[in-house]
Amino acid sequence: MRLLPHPAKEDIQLTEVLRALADPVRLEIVVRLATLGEMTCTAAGDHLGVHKSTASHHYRALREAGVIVSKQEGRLKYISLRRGDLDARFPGLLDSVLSASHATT
Amino acid sequence: MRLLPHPAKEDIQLTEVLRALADPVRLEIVVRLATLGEMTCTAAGDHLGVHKSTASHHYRALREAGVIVSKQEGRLKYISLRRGDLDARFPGLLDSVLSASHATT
DNA sequence: ATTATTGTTGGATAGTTGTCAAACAATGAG
DNA sequence: CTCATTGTTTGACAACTATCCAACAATAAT
Repeated sequence: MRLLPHPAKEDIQLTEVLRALADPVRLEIVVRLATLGEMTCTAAGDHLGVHKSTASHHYRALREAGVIVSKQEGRLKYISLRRGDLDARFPGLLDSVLSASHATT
Repeated sequence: MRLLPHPAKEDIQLTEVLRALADPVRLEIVVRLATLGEMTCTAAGDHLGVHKSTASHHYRALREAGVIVSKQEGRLKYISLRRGDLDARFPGLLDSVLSASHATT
């Protein structure tokens, strides 16, 4: 079980988080993780309409921004939201983005 | 007194708002507007470290995303946050971003 | 009318980004 | 060992972006 490099909680930058969330594909990934919890990269990227290498690129963007964390377990890699860290550093931000992402009208 | 084109409230898109806020210069402009209220472009762009044409480019980005609105009055152009529209469409989002922008540590 | 102020637009440029395809690496299964 | 699965990396490419400078447009002041 290995963790991949990601910023420490106190090093998470607001503009980088916003940038990470400002892409429709990445936002959808985040919504899925928020709804379904930890999941493999394949599950997270399913039916996303992008090539798996593109999805992988987005996982890295999210991880480097501090939005998700990934841990390798055998052949699978599980990714999950850094809810606690994000809520501690930017209270309410993730929640408002998630609830905003459900606004249809 | 002319208003410049900007999206209707219901047409404001989350990812575009996030993208607009995900730039340090634009975020600083938004923080200023939130703190000081309506102001001229010159005042908003003062001590920002970028050329006035660059600031103008950022005003357009913010306006087209639905974050600010600008109205021309004579020789001056006043810009202001669309707080009401943003709060109605994405409750809590702007507030959490603004309070997050004050997080130093 | 001439000049100064305010802000936008267009061009140029360097850097970034989202995407796919192909190749690769690591691991588990037969 | 050989093969299938999972995900990353690299290269290529087109699109976009942030920036500056110079020129322009609109308006107000002298």
